[in-house]
Amino acid sequence: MSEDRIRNMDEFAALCGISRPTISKYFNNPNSVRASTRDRIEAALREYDYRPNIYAMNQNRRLTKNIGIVVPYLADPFFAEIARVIERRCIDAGFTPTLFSSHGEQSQENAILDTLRSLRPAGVLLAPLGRASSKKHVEEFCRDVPTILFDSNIEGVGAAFVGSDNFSFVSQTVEYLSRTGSAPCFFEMRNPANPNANKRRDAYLEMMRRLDLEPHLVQIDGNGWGFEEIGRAGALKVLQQDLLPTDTVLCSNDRLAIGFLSACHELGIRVGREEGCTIRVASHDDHPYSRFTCPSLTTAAHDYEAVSDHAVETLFRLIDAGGRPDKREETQFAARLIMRASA
Amino acid sequence: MSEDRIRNMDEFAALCGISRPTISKYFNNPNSVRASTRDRIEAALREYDYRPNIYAMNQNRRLTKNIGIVVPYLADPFFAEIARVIERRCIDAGFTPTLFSSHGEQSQENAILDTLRSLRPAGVLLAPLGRASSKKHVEEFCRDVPTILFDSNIEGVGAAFVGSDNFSFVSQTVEYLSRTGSAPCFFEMRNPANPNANKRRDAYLEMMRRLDLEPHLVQIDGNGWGFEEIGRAGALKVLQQDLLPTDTVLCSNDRLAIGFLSACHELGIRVGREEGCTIRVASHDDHPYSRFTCPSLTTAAHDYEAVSDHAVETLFRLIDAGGRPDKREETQFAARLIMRASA
DNA sequence: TGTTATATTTTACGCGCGTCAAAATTATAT
DNA sequence: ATATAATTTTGACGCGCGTAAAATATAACA
Repeated sequence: MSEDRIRNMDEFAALCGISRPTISKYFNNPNSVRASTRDRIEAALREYDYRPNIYAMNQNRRLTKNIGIVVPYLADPFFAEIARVIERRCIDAGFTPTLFSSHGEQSQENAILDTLRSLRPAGVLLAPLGRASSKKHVEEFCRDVPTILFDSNIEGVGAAFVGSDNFSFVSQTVEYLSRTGSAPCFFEMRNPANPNANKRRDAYLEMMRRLDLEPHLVQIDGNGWGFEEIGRAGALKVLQQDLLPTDTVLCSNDRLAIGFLSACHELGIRVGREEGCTIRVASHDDHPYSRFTCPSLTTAAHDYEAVSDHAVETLFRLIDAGGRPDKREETQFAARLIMRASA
Repeated sequence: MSEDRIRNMDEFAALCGISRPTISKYFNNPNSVRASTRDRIEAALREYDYRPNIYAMNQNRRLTKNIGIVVPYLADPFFAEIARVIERRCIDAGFTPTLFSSHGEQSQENAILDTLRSLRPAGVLLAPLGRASSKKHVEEFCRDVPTILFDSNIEGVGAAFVGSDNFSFVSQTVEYLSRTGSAPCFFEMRNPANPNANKRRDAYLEMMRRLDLEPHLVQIDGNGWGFEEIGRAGALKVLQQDLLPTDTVLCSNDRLAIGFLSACHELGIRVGREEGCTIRVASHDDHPYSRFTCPSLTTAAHDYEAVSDHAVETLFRLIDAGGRPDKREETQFAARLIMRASA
């Protein structure tokens, strides 16, 4: 191991006995050079730990190897988890992912997109804020940067959308609940931040219609991304004032349900399907904590893997195609019902 | 608004009627140019939305304006939350933070540090994996890059450490629990990943000694960062085999406690200080979900703000001082006891 | 008004690498 | 062995900006 550090690609090329342009080619795509050449470079790489200067590299490349990952709210373990999987895939494909969280604020989302634009990424995987997004800002961004939307869709924006099929989520929970007990009411925020919430409400209404059951929406107040607290406060109010039309509650998402369960416990209301329980609660998302709630939460699970994989694959294809999609595709994956103790 | 986009600083300088080096100076530090000059630049900036090329900028700057934030496990909302606060502070100070998660794996932590090194950041805020960190790797990194350790300490590594005072956490919970009921046993992982866990165990033993009470360690098996599941499995075993030496349990951290509460519910054991409850559970961290557990969790809270602020401030001072600290400081903030329903 | 300290302009060079074209070399096929 | 294709080398230029030194302009002050 030679002790004097290598300052640039010229020096490294000299040590390899290979010309600099070839080294440059190698770093751009190791498979673009002859196998024997590749071996020599990689041998030298092991001996002298040289890494090309990223800034100089990216300065003149038409496209960097960066990929931006943007989620609306990283303190939600659901997004943390999906970001982790996506990150892994990007690294394995030779890209450099960078993770951003909008923290539930439009100004942040806009700032992130501006920053990303100047990073000139090869592509971006964006889970937008939804209702709180500046559609115009996102739209303009997507015109300049190859972008795949995931989790929540914005009609016509981005090269593709990959997410979950909200109807599949709700139809399974509604069917299960009404088959095994009384039909559920639907517990949700009156003005949800996330557009999936609206789709879920519609799916609930549609399913109840199909089953010829009377729908009941229980809509609670609250703004922002503190869903647990919103759910808890809403549930306290609804339960104390005895406004619940049925003894079965289907929450729009798990975080609301976590708050709902918390309120039930506080009021001494037993939840579950065992005898002695007066209420059943189910929900959607399979939030990482949903199996640790008391009781554990019956829910409809995202196919994390499928969504992550397909989003990443779609982005890679888009990048390979030079950033221009043939046409905008929307892919939605079905849910998997997970029966636990709460319903 | 002129429609032809500005390609570089030369063009922008021409439009401003100001020389390029002055523009460069402005972007490096807006306060380093005369107020009248600054106004002219900012007026032009509003008219033509020019942004300097980051790659070209960083290529020759001795120091970039980047700050790396590394956390061990982003799916833990505790870290997501602290990262959010730190991020905000960095942006406000004119830096560009980048967030990384080691996802509980040493190989990832090492890879992140390597990546960070080549980003040549002005400074790094690192919450290391702890026991799972490669001390050598981290040490070498800290020699090259101004780094503040936070959350968990590695003796002698980095320019400073900012965290919470584990003794303050445990002393308050132990004192409270033994004053208001029977003395607690200490529920923890046998081989905790996080070094704070060891400090907490020591603090528990020391506090019990001071209060002249007999300590009981309840150590459970499990590896990795899935603390809730580890806590749940451990609690099930302990409770079913009736191995609990007291009716008061102090968990090493909230995530274990969440698992513990889940197990209690599953076994029909009522937790809390109300009558009819057979067990009390308390914990440490004030995890974002601890107020939504059933029952809500009595815990000792980190001073998030203080830790974040002080870590960031320390880093900024370090950067101003050219990266060389006078001497390594360790700062630890006291906990605040939060009494809820579980104990 | 002259003097001094501070800011800005001019000029010029360099950073580390991408990329291109033409020439030289190597590998593969016939 | 020869023709052909694929790869590498050589040499050169440019990217967009940092930065240094010297010349000039501006502001502050006596």
